Amino acid sequence: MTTANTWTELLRERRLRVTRQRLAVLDAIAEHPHLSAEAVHAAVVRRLPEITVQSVYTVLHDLTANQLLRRFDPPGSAARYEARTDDNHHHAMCTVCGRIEDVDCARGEAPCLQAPTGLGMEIEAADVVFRGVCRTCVGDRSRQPA
Amino acid sequence: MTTANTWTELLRERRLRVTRQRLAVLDAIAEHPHLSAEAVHAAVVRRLPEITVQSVYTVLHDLTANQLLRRFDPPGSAARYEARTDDNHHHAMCTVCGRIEDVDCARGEAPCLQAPTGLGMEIEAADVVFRGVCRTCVGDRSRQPA
DNA sequence: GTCCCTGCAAACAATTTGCAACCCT
DNA sequence: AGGGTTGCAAATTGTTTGCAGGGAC
Repeated sequence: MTTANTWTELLRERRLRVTRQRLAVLDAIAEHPHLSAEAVHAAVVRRLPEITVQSVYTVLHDLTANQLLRRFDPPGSAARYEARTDDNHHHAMCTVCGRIEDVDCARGEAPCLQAPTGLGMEIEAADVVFRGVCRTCVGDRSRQPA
Repeated sequence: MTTANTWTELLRERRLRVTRQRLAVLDAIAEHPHLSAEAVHAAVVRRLPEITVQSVYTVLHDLTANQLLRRFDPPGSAARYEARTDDNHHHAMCTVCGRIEDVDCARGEAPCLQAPTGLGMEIEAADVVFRGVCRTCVGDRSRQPA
């Protein structure tokens, strides 16, 4: 795993201990972005059979709080996690099968939208979720979210 | 309640029966937008002491499915409901106190952002949530979500 | 009178919390 | 050795589901 060294460095930078569990979670999410907590656990138990779902939740929480992961909440389903924390990209979700794709921000700044003014609120960021139907699901609306 | 007649008409248009519970839920949300299901129940029990939280959930689900209400999921907290279904406005959320404000869409169309192309997905709409800190919470970060 | 809707209870899913044992440093 | 982390269990929150009685039409 060529990314292991990078994860180790990043963990050390944040004064976090380098554990097998954290490395496995980071590897799984780097390989398959947009995994839910359950899906992360399913991907990780193959290497660490003793890891529990609760530990995955703890790891995800700690790594998110330390900016190594980014969490986002698709409408109506469980939270997803990804390793791209450096940019301000957004997401597109297929309302039929639940698949999620990254959408690069056209303007490249955060927030990439015109930050609304006169709100009585200082805006720090904007989360954007596009909803639609992906090509595989067009013409086959009987599918269930995967 | 001057809106009662309007609600009655809208319910009849959708072939939905006009019940005290539905009118009370609609009134509560029209008066206080962005209520959660629990908050709707708390607001409604004052007039209908016998209503249960589960009935509120059912009413919210049915009215949302029939376009009388709009549901949206703020990141990390319970679903909220509002009566503005006619336009494509967005939301701004204070990350300190949890308060939510409407943000009118600058372009007035849905989706108001440049719909991304070449995605392998046909985009139908865009949900935008701005995150920030409202004026009352600036300088008092110790507050908890209300 | 018919059938949709409500009330009630139970189940369910996603996530958080408390504590002792463990292992990274 | 010491304290941050994990494993395990239980509790919590938000929401959905199944069914019998009741109210809208």
